[in-house]
Amino acid sequence: MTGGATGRPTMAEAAGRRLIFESDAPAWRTIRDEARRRIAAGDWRRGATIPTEAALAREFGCSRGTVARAMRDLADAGLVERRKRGGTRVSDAPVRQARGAIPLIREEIAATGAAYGYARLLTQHLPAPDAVAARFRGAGRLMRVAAVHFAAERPFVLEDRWINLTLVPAAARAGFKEESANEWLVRRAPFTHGEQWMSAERADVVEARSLGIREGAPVFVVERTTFAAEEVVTVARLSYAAGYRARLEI
Amino acid sequence: MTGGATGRPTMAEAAGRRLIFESDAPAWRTIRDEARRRIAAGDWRRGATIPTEAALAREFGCSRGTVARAMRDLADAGLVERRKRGGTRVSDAPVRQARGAIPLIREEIAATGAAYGYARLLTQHLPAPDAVAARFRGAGRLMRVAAVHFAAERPFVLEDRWINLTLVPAAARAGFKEESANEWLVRRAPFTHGEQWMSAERADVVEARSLGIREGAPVFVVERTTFAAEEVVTVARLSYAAGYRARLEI
DNA sequence: AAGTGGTCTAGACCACAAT
DNA sequence: TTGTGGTCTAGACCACTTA
Repeated sequence: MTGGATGRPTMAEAAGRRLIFESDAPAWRTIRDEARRRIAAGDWRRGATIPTEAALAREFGCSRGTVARAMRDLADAGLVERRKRGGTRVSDAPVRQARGAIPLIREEIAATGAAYGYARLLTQHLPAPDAVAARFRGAGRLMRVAAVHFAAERPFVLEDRWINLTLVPAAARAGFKEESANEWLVRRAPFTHGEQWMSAERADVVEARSLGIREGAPVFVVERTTFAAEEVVTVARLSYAAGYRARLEI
Repeated sequence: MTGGATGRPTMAEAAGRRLIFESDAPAWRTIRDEARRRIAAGDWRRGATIPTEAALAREFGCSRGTVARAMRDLADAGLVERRKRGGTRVSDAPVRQARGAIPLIREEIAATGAAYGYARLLTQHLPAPDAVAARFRGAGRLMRVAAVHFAAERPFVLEDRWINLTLVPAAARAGFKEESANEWLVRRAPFTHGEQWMSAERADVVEARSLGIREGAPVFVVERTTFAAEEVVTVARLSYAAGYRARLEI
């Protein structure tokens, strides 16, 4: 009577309208996809205001909360913009979001089917160069670990990492001879958020030697900084050998 | 009595517990952040099951739906994994998600403060090479547009794009002399989803000439394919000059 | 069989911004 | 002032999975 888990039949019955909820997908997903379709088809034009949540709830024969869930999803994706009182508009020039997973390097390699290999190059407890130290916002002791990850015995990526020992003192005793710092940190030092920069650069001497490429050859560089609350946990520079591609979904 | 919009005072009162909802943030956000803190602090350990939604709702003095909203957000971020009946576990080796905006190239340049420039190189209506045509999954007519975007009169990115004219016939008459295909498509040809690959490559002859760099120099390449439903709208290859960095948030 | 998260409802109050 | 989305509640049924 009042709508079950899926709510589909009840909605349609209660609304006495044509059944648009025929799929097994949840109602909010169906509504979201229908909204996407209307935007793509031009039924709802760029910059125009679309019907209110209440109106859509009536149209689809569901409750306002279900419509809100669908619209929130579209807003998160940047397809629509919502304002209290102002209603929901189709984004004029939508700033779409791209998303991608950040897997463990070992799993990234395993996913290609290749055998995984790992070799630590060095660990250091020297003071960090200013360029690195600046990013740690005045953290205390730092340590550095450099290592190469192999795919099918060929160098895949060079990992050059600084770790905040004040925040993760156990790292000083980890060694990273068998387990990479990448993996160790993911398991032992959770972070709350981070940022990542990607660029194409000329391989320097170390990168060239580590990856078995010529100096000056293009390398795909990922610089990742992760934070626990407001403190930097680690800064990593990952230099990928030629052929590497990072994927994002839009 | 039954909880207003923010629900904060009511929750605390009703629960008769200490006030943990002191901020102005919505309750679900507060709960989410507290959960993040507990995970980071090790209160909730990797791989362990955390309290059920109902239990957390009791603890925080709110309704189950509010806890669910917070947990859904963490699950979307990959920090926890949820199973019906199995409960919610802290991800063992969480596959974190990185997200980034996909701005218009013009806006990307404007954001740096540099003056924006644009020059169309060519438009073609020749049959696409097999490598490109394959990605269009047997679409009919295609057209190609190549152009350079400038930042402060220096080449910033080379845009080499194929457009599905069957889906977007108006593109054939657009010209793209003043407005870039990038911009035109965003405004006129909405897409439902897409994918993007990023890599570091050696500049070929065209890239070198267009960007004013040496052949073989590293270029940051973005290959973006967008779809309307299941049909490909456009495939673009964006080759960025040295110094370009793409940013993602984690 | 039982307990979990997934979803939905109907109602409510609020903050915000357009009028 | 008014109407919109943002949030919250209390309750419910269901699907899934584990025990």
